[in-house]
Amino acid sequence: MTLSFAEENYIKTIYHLSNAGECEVSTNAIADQLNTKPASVSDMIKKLAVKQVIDYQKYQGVNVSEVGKKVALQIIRKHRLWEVFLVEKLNFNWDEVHEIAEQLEHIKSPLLTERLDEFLGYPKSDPHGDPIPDKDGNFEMGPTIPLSQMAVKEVGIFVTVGNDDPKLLQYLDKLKIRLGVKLTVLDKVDFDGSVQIKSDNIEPTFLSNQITQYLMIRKVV
Amino acid sequence: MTLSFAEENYIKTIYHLSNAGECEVSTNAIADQLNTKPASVSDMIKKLAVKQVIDYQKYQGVNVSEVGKKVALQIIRKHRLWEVFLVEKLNFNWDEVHEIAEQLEHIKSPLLTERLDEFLGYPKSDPHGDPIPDKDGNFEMGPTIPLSQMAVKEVGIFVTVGNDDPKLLQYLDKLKIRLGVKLTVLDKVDFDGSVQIKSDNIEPTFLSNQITQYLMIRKVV
DNA sequence: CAGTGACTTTAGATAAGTCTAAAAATAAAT
DNA sequence: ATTTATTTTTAGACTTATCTAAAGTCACTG
Repeated sequence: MTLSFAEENYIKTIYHLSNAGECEVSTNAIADQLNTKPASVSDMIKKLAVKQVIDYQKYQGVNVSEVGKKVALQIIRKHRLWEVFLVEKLNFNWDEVHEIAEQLEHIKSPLLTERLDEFLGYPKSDPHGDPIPDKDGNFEMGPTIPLSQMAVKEVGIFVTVGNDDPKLLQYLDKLKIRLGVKLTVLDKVDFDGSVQIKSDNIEPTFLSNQITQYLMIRKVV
Repeated sequence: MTLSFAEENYIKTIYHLSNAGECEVSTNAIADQLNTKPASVSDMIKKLAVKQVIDYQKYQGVNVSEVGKKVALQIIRKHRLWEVFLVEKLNFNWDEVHEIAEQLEHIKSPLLTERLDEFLGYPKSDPHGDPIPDKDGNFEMGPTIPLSQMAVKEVGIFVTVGNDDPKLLQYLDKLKIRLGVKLTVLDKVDFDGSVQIKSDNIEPTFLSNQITQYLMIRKVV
């Protein structure tokens, strides 16, 4: 089965929006994500349903099929491996790599992907902390919660940024909030979801819900 | 100016067929090279002429413009850098890299290209001996002649394969004819252009004109 | 120097991916 | 439960890149 770049992007987006196949995705949500119009999404969805990479019933939303899930995971694998390459080997900053990886993820050569994986030493996660599926599409990732949902005095490791927007990433850089740092919740404003945190190398700082919703934490007991 | 993959491939092909802008290229030649039909070439040529990347007069053949030449050299630069990456870093064989580089050459990120160049140590030539243009499109390559045009007893260094066909490359591998080897012409059959050569590590061997026309040699005095 | 043959261009069609505008279906609210 | 609002789908159109078939141009040859 040959898939165009556009088709691959739709499958990947549906996979992400469905939370890895957990729930149905709306036409509008896909259009938003891909910066296209709902009408275009309806058209493409029909094509992808014929190719059996998604499950679809008119007006009932879509989800990736078993096959589509595998396709999505391969694209995500390539995306994240290239991100590791760009940061580790070519000295890019973590906020610069997403755009380029969006292009590189469509390069078609299974051998290239495997060799790249080997060259990089089989990394388990990308520069944003997202797990890299292995060549069979398997990956593991301990349970995480957004920083916004942690309670006061709880401690956890910051393991993933749930958003690749360069502006967010640069801001985290500025605050020295890096992947792997141990954060302690000092205070919490229930009204707006903002949180005051501290860490070994970090002065106590307030973060708005706009940010804390994307900072995924693995709790430390 | 944004160029599609298809447009980039046409420009690159015209650049190559025109011998780096030396001569006019025919519609049929382009169609042959790109595995498309002459009618499609006519269509695309019109588009590229409007974009000023080629010089074109109806029925008179085409050539790259000054701008087009720069575009072509950037694509060729990327192609050859990626080939070096694949061979040097990912352990691909020289006959496996062309196809993949055909995809990678279209990745759009000037910074990526410069970082890759740096990572590879600013290589001067790709795995087939073809020179890699620098970021301004400049490259140098001593004068070379095809092995088929060398005289008996002449000696030269094999510096470039003028054809990326995996079958040819694998055959050269088998004969241990590698880039950089010093070849001596032992005998020559003017009738069919075949040549008998020897080298330090190579038994005297006959090569047909099908092959010797592609083996570019830098003469040794 | 006219005619044949090769090459090139146009004309019209197709497929992919997108759009706007309008119609249909679902969901929400009174 | 009927109206209203939102979402989704269809219908028709546009762009890019391709094709086949036909017409136009060039060049060689007799």
